[in-house]
Amino acid sequence: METLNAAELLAALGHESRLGIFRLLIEAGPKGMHASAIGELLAMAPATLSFHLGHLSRVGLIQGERESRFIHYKANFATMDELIAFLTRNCCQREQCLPRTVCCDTTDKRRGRAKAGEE
Amino acid sequence: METLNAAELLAALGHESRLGIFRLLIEAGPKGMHASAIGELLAMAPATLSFHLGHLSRVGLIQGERESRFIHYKANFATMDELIAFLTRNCCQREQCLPRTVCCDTTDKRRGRAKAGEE
DNA sequence: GAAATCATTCGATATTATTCAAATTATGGA
DNA sequence: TCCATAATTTGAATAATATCGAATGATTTC
Repeated sequence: METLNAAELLAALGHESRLGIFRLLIEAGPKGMHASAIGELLAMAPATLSFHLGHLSRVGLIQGERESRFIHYKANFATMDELIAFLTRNCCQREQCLPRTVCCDTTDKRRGRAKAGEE
Repeated sequence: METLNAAELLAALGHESRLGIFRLLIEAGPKGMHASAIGELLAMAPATLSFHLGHLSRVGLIQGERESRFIHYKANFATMDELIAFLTRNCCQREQCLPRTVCCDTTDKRRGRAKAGEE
């Protein structure tokens, strides 16, 4: 991933509403969510929601698929993985950061979801 | 880290110039860099550079310290670590992403810096 | 203290993002 | 076909960001 592309993804997530949408879709997993369900949960006007969904789609962080009258959105895990990989590769300089603490410790944490002492 | 705070950090990095500055400071390691050196490398006008350095400082991604006539900036590794931890915890949903590939594989990659097949 | 250097702040401008009501498109059912 | 529902697009107002020349503040050197 190049810097320009990474900046686009970061900017897309760098807005409270969009980050909220994205987290919701991550929570929802591969089954995704209808746009209206997102809008209701986050109390967003339809037009505003569409604007942000469009932004997230354009950069490839989510994707929507029509399903009868609804549009089903789901997070694009691969894109997010690439972004994290980019940050991990470019955020650290050998021993100056804590790669193991952050990187290899998280799988268990994630599986357990919010153990003691987190956040 | 909360969503609002994470969004702030992501937005700060979600600009090509600022991401470029940050990567440069990561490369520079804990010894950091003078503002003028950054400006020269990235071909930025002093006022523009100050604007972006101010933004990155405000959110805690970098910090500057006066050193005679110069101001020495360095990346704040801890903040970046927290951000990556936030994304890692909130970007994945159990087996749907590739935690090991991204997370535990990168330490070696990082130490080797850009082996074959990367990026 | 004056001049030189490094960096920030100010000010003005240009550009881009955000919001949302209203209109439009798409689909399913009576 | 007509109506209801889901979502997007349009359009227009507002707000936030980005850029950079010029002025200012800080510090060193002569």
